[in-house]
Parts: sequence; C-alpha cells; structure tokens
Amino acid sequence: MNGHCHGRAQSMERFLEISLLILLYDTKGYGYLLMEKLENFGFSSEQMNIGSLYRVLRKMESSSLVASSWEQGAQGPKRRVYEITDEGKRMLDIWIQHVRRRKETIEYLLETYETTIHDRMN
Amino acid sequence: MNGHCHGRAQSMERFLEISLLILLYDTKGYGYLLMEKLENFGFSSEQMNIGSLYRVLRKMESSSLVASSWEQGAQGPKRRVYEITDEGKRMLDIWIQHVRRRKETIEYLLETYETTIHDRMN
DNA sequence: TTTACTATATTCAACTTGCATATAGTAACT
DNA sequence: AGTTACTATATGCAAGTTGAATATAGTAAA
Repeated sequence: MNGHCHGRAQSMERFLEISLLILLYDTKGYGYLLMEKLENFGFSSEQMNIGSLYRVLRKMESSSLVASSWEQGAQGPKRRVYEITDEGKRMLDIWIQHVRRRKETIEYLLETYETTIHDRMN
Repeated sequence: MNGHCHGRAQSMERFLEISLLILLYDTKGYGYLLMEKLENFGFSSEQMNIGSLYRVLRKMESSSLVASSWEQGAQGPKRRVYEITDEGKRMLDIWIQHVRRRKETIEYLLETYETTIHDRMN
C-alpha cells in the first residue's frame, strides 16, 4: 500500500529498500550476499539484522519490485536469488527523488545547527 | 533508554528531536509555534501530525533534554513553553555527528545510483 | 450560545523493529 | 554415523513507533 505519496516517507526500511534496488540494478543477488554489500550503504552487519533483510526482500517481491528464483551455489544450501523488475526500476526512480529532497533537508539542518552554535560562541 | 549508542539510529522521531533541539537552542518555543517552524526541516504541516509533536516534546522533557513551563500568550489558552537544557545541548552535539554520517551515506547512495543508471544508458 | 480558533494531550489500531529461534543443506573432521 | 561449523532462509514475539481520531479547554467574535 506504500505508493510514492502515501505511508511513511523515509523510514529505515524505505532506505533499505532503495539500497537493495540499487544493488540489484546491476546484478542479481541473494540475501546473505546483499547483507555484505549493504555495509557501504551504512547498514553495518552489527546493527543490521539478517531477519529484517529477508523480511523486506519478501515484501518487495510481494509488491513486484523484485522477483526471485532458487539457484544452487558452489557450496551450501540453495539460494533465493533476487533480480529487479521494471516496476522496481520505476519505483527506485521515484524514491530517489525523495532521497534528494531528504539530502537537502539534512544539509539545511546541519547549516542551521552550525549557524546557531557559531552565533552562541561569539 | 536511547543513549547515543543504542536503539534505532535515525528514525523520523530522532530527526524530529534534533530539529526541535536546534529550534530551541536560540529561543524558547511552544508546540503550535514549533510546528510551523518545523516546515523548514521538511516536516510539512500536512504530513506532520501535531499529536506526535506533543508526544515527542513530553518524551524529551522526561529525558531532560528540554524543560517546560506554562506561559500566558497575548490571546488564547496558556502555552507550555519549552527551553533546551544543558543535557539537551550535549545530546544535540552527539546526534549531529550521526546526522553528518547519515549525510555521507545518502551522498554515497545517490552517487551509486547515478553511476549505475549512467552505465546502463551507454 | 454558537462558531471558530488556539493549544495541549491521549487513545487505539496498525505497523516496524530487534532479538531469538527454527529449519535445513553442505562439508570437514573423528 | 555423529558432531561441529558454516551458509542460507524464514518466522514468532515483545516492544517500540506512528497516524488518525478524538478529548479537553480557554479565548474571542458574531
């Protein structure tokens, strides 16, 4: 039910979804691997929990942002491998615009903070 | 229980708390007024709900980030007026560092997105 | 006395999250 | 064959967060 105009604008989950869509834009990926790649996006394996990752991937599949299939890796159990869909690309495009606005907001906040503190120092 | 090392790193609520501390750094303020000022920080009065604002202000008082007192305005009912505490300033200082890191993460995400999309275009 | 506005606060249902746990295949060692 | 370790996916539950609606109440003008 979370289109681009409804629901919470930018929760951690939304940020996670966006990161995953970017990672999957290039190449397919499965949970455990994506987990590692997510570190670059600020989801360190300490604070990021694997259960949430699998949950959000299933949710993204149910809303057709990604599609999955089972693949046998070199060793270990089968992997559920995800790839991005056209709908996923379309949604990423929309969500990225929100991220840009969020970036501006953060910049405004930091500037305001620095101005406020600086004025206090003098 | 949310010190600077525990709990969710940057929910909307945390972002709201930081914005409020910055607003209160300069001058005292009360709920209804702060509501308007928050627009600059990306909390538009449409999407921002006043109930959440009052809730978070009370919570911030209970954790000693702000202190409140009742004041009679020019007209209308009394206002609960908040001011920042030393503890609030200390916490803001810590949280701002998190925001800076978050800004970097967002920049990384946007750069990665643009690179990914650009590569696809050629 | 009714309507509108300012102002604060609470309730409730729905959703989100972290943590723990369950399940299970592979692989190495004994 | 049994144990341990590792890879991999998934679910259950308690606690926390949120949005929307509602409650309360003072002021002020019609």
